[in-house]
Amino acid sequence: MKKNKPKYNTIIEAAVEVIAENGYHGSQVSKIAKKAGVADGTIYLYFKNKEDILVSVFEEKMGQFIEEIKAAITSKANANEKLLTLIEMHFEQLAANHHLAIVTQLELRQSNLGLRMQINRVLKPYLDVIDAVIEQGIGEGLYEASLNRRLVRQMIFGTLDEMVTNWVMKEEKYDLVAQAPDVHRLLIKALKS
Amino acid sequence: MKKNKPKYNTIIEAAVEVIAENGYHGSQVSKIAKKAGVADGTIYLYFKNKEDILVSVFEEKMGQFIEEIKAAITSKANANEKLLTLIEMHFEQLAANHHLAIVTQLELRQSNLGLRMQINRVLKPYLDVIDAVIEQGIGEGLYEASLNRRLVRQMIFGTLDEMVTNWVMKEEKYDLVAQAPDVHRLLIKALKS
Amino acid sequence: MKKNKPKYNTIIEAAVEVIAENGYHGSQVSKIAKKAGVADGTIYLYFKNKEDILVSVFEEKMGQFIEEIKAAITSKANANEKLLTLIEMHFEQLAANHHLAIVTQLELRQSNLGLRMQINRVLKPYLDVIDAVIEQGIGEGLYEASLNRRLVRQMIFGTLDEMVTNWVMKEEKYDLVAQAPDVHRLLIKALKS
Amino acid sequence: MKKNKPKYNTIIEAAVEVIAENGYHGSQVSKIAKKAGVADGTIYLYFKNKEDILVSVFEEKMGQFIEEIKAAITSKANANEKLLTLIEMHFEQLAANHHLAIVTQLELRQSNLGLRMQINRVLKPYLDVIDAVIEQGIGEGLYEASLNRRLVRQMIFGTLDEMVTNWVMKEEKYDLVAQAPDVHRLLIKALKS
DNA sequence: AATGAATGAGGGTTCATTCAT
DNA sequence: GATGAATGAACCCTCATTCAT
Repeated sequence: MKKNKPKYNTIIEAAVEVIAENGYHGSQVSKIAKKAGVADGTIYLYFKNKEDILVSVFEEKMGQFIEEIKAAITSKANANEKLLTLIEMHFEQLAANHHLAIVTQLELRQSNLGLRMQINRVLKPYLDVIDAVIEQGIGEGLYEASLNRRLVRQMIFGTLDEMVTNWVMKEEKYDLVAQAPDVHRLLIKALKS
Repeated sequence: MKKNKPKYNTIIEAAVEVIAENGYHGSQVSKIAKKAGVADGTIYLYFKNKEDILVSVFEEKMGQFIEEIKAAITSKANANEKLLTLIEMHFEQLAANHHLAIVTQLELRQSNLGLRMQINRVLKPYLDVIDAVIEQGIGEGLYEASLNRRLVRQMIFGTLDEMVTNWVMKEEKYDLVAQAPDVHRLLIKALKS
Repeated sequence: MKKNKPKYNTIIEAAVEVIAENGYHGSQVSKIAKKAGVADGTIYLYFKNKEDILVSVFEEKMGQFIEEIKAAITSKANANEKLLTLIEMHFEQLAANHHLAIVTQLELRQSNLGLRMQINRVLKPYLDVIDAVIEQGIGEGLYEASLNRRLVRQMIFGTLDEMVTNWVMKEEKYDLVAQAPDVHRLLIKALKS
Repeated sequence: MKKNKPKYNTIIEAAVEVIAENGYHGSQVSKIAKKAGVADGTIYLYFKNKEDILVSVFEEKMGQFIEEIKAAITSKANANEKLLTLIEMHFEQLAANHHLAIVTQLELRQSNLGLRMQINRVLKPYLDVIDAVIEQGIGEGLYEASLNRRLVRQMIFGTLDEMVTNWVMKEEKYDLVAQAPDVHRLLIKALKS
């Protein structure tokens, strides 16, 4: 709606930086406004309230995140390759964006339940992408037809998410992207028919 | 130390209930005191501050949680059976304790980084149990010797945690424990040599 | 800086009244805000914290107090006349402002050491004025050249301060200003060469 | 009354130390009890409340302080010598007892008005001693008969008190006792007939 | 007499949100 | 649209005092 207004994006970017630098609880609206170079009140012309800023941050950033992954896997031949690409892209994007990794893995999880519900809503399209890969793999005869789809999706997402969170909390001391082939091998072994 | 004082446990139990009912941010110290039937100030005879209550809740409850699992798997014959029992116990204990499930899966994650670090410390013994099972499985020739241990541990814990969290957020509408065999089958297939 | 903002002065005046009426420890920030006709939070737009209000009260009031005395003595012919005027002005200003007398002589002294240090800093210019009068008197040959300046200053200030404090604690039952000539005579007799 | 009970004095001494070390506001009843080696509740067998401890501290210590001065001046020949001794003793006693100096000059002044009134009551005998010296001096023809007694007493006490307070706040960096002859000379010059 | 666990009232400060300009 | 001064609700913790033992 207001998303082509330039200040909307300015505020979103400011929010990511402020949250990454100050943590969830250290991110006052006034700090975000200052970083964005607008008055406190201006924030409320573009966002309903503080929670709306945070949801929007997640929407925008996860939207791009998911789009990148979607785009990257379309060209891949089969489910296995798609899954590898998905894993690589998942790791690469977060490894490439330190602020975003901190915000999505640590800071935004400190939010209340209402916000968490909305975050889950934003995450839904990503889970759908995973579901589609699984379904395709089964269709291709690569994965067992009897797989419990939800369970598999939770395993894949749960594993990747746990890996990234551990990596962020270990202060990104090791190479996350390098682990993509290993985890890919482990996962497709679990799935293969 | 203070742990055999009856009020210590009274307050811990009250805290679990209050947090489950009111959420992390809605749990004022005075509310916990009231539920525990003590004066506000009494809380501070047993806990350093509010955060200390929360860490202690997690320590006590996760301590029991882990002990139960440890005890249950010692009698099991091999790594596969131990893993199944671990999964079952993990699900059963949280399914049996609605309040605890909400507190551990949702509310305590809303805490700040300092508290999260302490929570990780408490979780460490559980991760050690998982590691031991993996190592035993490799020793028994059940699992590939070449497995990246950390990665496997993250897959197992990440999967279980994601499953429980989803189940709690779906308001525990389906049978979590019934999924133990499925997820066990999936995981050992990934690990088997 | 913020001193020409009207609310700054409104709060200062409210603080003097509230402290005089309720005592130092009975002067909650909310009480000062109410008397000033502003919200509690507004106080913190103009003052760093509660102590800052108190220091500022003293700064503003003592600043005026000292300026009045300075202005009054410039026109006086010699050190003796200056000293008389200083004593008269000291007494007159406090006698004329019941609230201020209570606040400076009784309430602000109940503050902690940090605040007391800052109060001393504010008082410094007054002590400098006294020093200048002494020095001038010596220059004019009125006072002994061998006087220990610090000691004389402490005698003058200590005497006046003790007199005012006694008068305030005796509920201002007698005429303070009327004692100026007597104390002046006593002091210059001690100093005269 | 309870003053010959050994714990009474133990608590008084503990209170002086605790106040000197921790400041007025850092001196909790429990801290005094701990230093005295008694239980918190025991304090209330000997003192009505916290204020009563502080008043008693002042009573006991000032009582001794005044007795020492009284004893020392009886043997002196005339008012001038008595005044010198009084000044010397005043300075010596506080210089010799670092804790007491801090407590009487700085910490106890941070108390509320009620306590300050009681402190004044305790101080009364000292002021009476000063009055007696003045009166004797006038009787001996040393001091002017026309002196305003209260004013002179306020000058003497105000000067000494201001000197000691300044010296304590300057962290006792210089020799207070050495100034006794100077201040004595200044004061008797003001008084002499 | 002595203990010390328990009590519970009280207040400075933050910060999301509003609204007059 | 943009501003930013003003608002005021909300809460953790301390500590003097009590009283059952």
